[in-house]
Amino acid sequence: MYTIRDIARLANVSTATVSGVINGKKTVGEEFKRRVLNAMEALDYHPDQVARSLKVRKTFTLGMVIPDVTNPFFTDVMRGVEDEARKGGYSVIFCNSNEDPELESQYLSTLYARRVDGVILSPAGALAAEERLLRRRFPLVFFDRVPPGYSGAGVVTDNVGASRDAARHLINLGHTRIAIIVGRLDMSNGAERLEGFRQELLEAGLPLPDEYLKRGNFKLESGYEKGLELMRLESPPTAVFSCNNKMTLGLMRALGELQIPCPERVSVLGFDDFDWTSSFIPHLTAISQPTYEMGRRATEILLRKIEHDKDPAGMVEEQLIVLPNELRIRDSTAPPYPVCTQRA
Amino acid sequence: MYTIRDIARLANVSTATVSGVINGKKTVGEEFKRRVLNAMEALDYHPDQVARSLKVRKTFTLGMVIPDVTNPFFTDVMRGVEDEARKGGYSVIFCNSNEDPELESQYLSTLYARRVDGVILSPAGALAAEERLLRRRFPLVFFDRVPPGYSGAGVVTDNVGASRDAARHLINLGHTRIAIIVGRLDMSNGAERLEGFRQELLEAGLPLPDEYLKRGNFKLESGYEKGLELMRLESPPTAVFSCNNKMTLGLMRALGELQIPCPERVSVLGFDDFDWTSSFIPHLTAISQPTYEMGRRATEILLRKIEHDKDPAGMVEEQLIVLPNELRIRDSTAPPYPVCTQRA
DNA sequence: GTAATATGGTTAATCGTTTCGTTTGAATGA
DNA sequence: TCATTCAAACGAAACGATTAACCATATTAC
Repeated sequence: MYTIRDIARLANVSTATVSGVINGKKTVGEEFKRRVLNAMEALDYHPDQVARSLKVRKTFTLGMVIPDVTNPFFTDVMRGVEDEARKGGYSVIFCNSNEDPELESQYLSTLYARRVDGVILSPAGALAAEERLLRRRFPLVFFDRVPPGYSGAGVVTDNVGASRDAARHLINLGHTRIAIIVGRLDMSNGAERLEGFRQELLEAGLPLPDEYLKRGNFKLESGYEKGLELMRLESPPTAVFSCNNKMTLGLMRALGELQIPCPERVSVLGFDDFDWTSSFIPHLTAISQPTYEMGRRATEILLRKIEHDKDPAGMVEEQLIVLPNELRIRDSTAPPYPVCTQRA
Repeated sequence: MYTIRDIARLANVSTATVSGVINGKKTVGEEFKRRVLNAMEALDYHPDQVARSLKVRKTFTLGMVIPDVTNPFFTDVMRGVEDEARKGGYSVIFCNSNEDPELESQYLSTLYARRVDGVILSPAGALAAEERLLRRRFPLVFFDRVPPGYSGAGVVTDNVGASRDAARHLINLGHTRIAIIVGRLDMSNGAERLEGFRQELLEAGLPLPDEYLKRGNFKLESGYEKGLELMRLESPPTAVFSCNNKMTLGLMRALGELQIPCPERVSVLGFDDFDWTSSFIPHLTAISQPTYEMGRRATEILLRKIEHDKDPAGMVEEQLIVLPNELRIRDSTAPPYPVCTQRA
């Protein structure tokens, strides 16, 4: 493993000169530059970024903490983050908190200890750990969800609007017995999705009885369980709105097991669109979020925060960006089946 | 941002003592330890891992390069890698090469420059970049696929065996016109899946005509296109074996568009199982790979390589580990429909 | 009583860069 | 001709940790 000194010796120049040509900073003469480049080539030299980071107090590394890598929503966001980060010369350390606040907090600590330049975060819990970072004025950008009461940089989508669209679509189809499987309500996204849904039902004068409001946790199993519970009610809903993709999958599995055809007997509308929805039957009606763009924007903001960090103006980008969603109507929603409605 | 010297000063001890209590190395007296801990607490001090890395020549960071983050196969492997890495105190920098050898090579360079302690890799191209690393005796473990002619550490699955199982299953159902959509043949996994399939057909005395052998590239679009091509043949196959999950999704989409019911008119068997297969119709018959375990094992081996790196015995783990797969029979495969077979 | 040995602490060099301040030597000006 | 300027290269001090080499004091062995 060669060092800058080896190069300097071989090229018969000082280390400062070598550093100069590596970073293209100082003006260094043609002759010297050539000698240095030759030496680097000869020894297959790659500057040690660790040493460099220590000196310049910058690692060109970002941290990203997400609650679930196996959720395509998050991997799509990851792509956006990675692409944008790479453009800026940054690498990304990904951490999977598995919706566990404890683990998330641990990850944030190690990211901080590793002196990443900033963190992109979809939090799994109340912001104990995040608060510590924020207090240190550490560059942090939230995405997808923010803790209640949080005001600061972040990129989310219009959950309320999208949920209203979803509810309206079901109402317009003629449904009156509409259930919802919500996610974690202690996070903005979960709460807002319920909020929008509720508003729309209220405006339409439709009830939302307690037994039609099921609390899941964004995981597949909860969608499955709540789905079973819903469809086993003596008066089951004719439409179900599921608040994220994993729970939708659980719901579909429940319907399959109970042999309840969708959309004939029950309409399903899910938050989050994904690749495979149009490969299987039924093709899901879903709310599509701009995932890649969300990752890209969050990174963009983070990098700007990092850059402006040094300049005293600072605090440029502390607002929350809200991106629009889109309702994609496909085959899993249909008018309620009259016979079925009377059943009971 | 406080340094070890600040702590030393505040606690009225030397930096060596502080370092001692941080790392639990040296024996340091109760009184001193208390003072140090208090000082650390008071200043909310977090040792700088960058400086530490420079000194101890170890970053406790791994690199992982995968061809496609949006493929659940890889994200499941990621979970295994991350869990195992965390257990050992390592963080992971994830890179998405997008099946692009150029990008992969670039990522490997920056990982090397950042002095990660080792890399886990599912290669996207012939091993130009990897070779350079290997020559430097850099700890490297492959998974899922290895370049042709590679002999070294890696974890793969029994592709030949699984493909034989797949083919046999279709043959036993009575199919004689069986097509295959293969992936990249320049990688071990793609080549072996074709190989096993071919062997089994050969033993059963069945032909594999050229028009039933379609070359995809592991991406959804290729599965879609090849699927359309296959089913538009004047004599279409009655069963299709698709060599990875994304292509299977493409194939299913093609069938949906052509309104060809599965499994009534065509059986589909795919490599790679994933969560959602059992949430939609048809429930896919698929080969399930031990993804999480693959990630775990690969990391285990890598960490062992890293540890043993220093000791001169070295070269402990250079063999390829082959994990077994499992054929999960569900609803997308069935005996060929006689009428359909005669059609043409 | 003195040497040997723990025990528990300090000092200072070091890891591989960057960068500030300085030196060198050639070019310019009066 | 001799000061003055300027570009280009150099030397050495950081960055924040670890750790080898040392040193003081107390305990033990004989």
